[in-house]
Amino acid sequence: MAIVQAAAVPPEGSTLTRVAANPIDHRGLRPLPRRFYARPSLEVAPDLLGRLLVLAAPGDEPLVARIVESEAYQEGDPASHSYRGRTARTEVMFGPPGHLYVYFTYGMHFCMNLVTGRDGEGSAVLLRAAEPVQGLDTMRARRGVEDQRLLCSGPARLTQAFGITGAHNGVGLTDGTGLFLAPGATVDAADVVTGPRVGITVAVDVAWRFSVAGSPFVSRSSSGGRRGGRTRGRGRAGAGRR
DNA sequence: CGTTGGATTGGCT
DNA sequence: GCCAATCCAACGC
Repeated sequence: MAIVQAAAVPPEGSTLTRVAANPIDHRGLRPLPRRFYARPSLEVAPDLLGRLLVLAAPGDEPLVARIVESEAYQEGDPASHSYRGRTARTEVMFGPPGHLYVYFTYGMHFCMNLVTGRDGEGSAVLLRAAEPVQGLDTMRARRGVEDQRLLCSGPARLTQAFGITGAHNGVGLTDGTGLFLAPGATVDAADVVTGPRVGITVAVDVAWRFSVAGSPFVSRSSSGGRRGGRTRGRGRAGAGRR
């Protein structure tokens, strides 16, 4: 499978740049502009719901998935990798918005973030789950499972389905690399569920996780939360968990 | 330089 | 529900 690859900072003329020469406006999928990412992560995270994550490689059917769950991380946030300042690992997170920050965790998984905010600021949004839309065969092959719900429902599952690895760290999302976000359709505020971020041990008091109400593609370890609109939710209904 | 534990997942009890 | 898998960044000495 033709996987695009890039160094921490993709050099000009790299494989990624060459992909740009190939029109990726396949089926009306066009990249959201840089300014979309140049906002606070808390603003970008909910706005990502309903957007399309697209990975288009020349000659192959593009992979498309609708984002249904995200989490915001920002500077001064003890749960953020950027909390302890710039390091080799978090360098991309402190760079210009509109780039991919990929990190390796638990000795076996990759997670992908979209760098947000201003250049020099350490903020990003973690993509936690998406609804597979196109290229399911490729996703199934990479994931080794058939169930559509198990293809992209979880941060590490999502990266695996899309073939995202550390080699993609720093890749640009607005310069025709073949990996980008398309407008899709935004989710109504009343259908956005918020809650505490998953898997962290600090800053558990803030509701910086966002997901699409009722979507069966939201990761399971993230069930709690209330509706964005009004006091509508029943709190917990025993749903979720594994 | 040694230790600790993590923005997870999947398999087993 | 519990825990192993398996690497490495961050931190303490």
